[in-house]
Amino acid sequence: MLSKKTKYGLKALTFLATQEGRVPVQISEIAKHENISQKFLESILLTLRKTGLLGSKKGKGGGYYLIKDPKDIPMTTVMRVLEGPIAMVPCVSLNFYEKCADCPDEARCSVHKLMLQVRDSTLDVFRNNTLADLVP
Amino acid sequence: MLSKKTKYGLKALTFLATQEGRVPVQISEIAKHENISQKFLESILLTLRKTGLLGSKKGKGGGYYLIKDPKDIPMTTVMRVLEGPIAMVPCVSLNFYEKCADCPDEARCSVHKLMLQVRDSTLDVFRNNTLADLVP
DNA sequence: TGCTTACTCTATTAAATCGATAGGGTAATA
DNA sequence: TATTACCCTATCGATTTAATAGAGTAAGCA
Repeated sequence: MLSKKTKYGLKALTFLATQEGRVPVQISEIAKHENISQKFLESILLTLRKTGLLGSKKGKGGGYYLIKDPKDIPMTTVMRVLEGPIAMVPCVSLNFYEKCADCPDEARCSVHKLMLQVRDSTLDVFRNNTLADLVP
Repeated sequence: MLSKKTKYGLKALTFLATQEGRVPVQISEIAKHENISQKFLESILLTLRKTGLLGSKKGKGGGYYLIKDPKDIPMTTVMRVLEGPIAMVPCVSLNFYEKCADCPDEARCSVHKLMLQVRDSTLDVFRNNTLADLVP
């Protein structure tokens, strides 16, 4: 299941992508427009800023804005920042690999075999979509 | 993230698929062979039986066994029984559809647009795999 | 300078889910 | 008829999620 964090983050990013130029948008405006709890959104935008996807400006007329062009922001990046691993199992994850404690032989594991295919096809989707593709 | 329930269920089903004929296999044997908590596995096998994927036999020499041929068991069925919805968001789910409370227009929702693609590609994988394909 | 605005950060909390465990009940078979 | 092994309910601790509260800080403007 997609977390609300990711859902809200995607909506916020999409909203920022529709803005003209790099004009900072206040958290309150984004929250209102997308029906998101403002405080919760605050923490999400913070992580997006720390990862380098967003910039922020303090004080009057401040807010958040996109740093890069939407078409230069692949969904793989966004999803990994917001949702974490794309794979459903750590043992097939590219960026968050971990060996299963209970599984003696990865190559012969049925779960591994299946989830590898799922990861690849999901990755395909995210690689073929940038933030620009999400804008209506 | 894939739940342990699904992971264990898949392993158990795969193990049963390697057995010759319809000989019942004891829970304890499956649990031991796949490194699964026996009690937890019990509840998983129970749901698989209730869904019609497995049959069981009580008393001495009893256990669980596959009802159908592994190649007639599509992964879509197994995954929906064990993990629930295949879609990451209810609003793009085929079997568990639900409208998002916060989203005014599905057709114009960026999350919807992206997750629809993910659902389709994941579904493709599950449709192209049967239990027989998971057996090493 | 001083005031306002709006981002920044920490802490807390309620609810839900997950994985696991315990213990007894019941049906089938040798 | 005793044993085996499935069947069912209840509980529990740990973790995660989503949301909230509140105080702190930097930037802009009069």
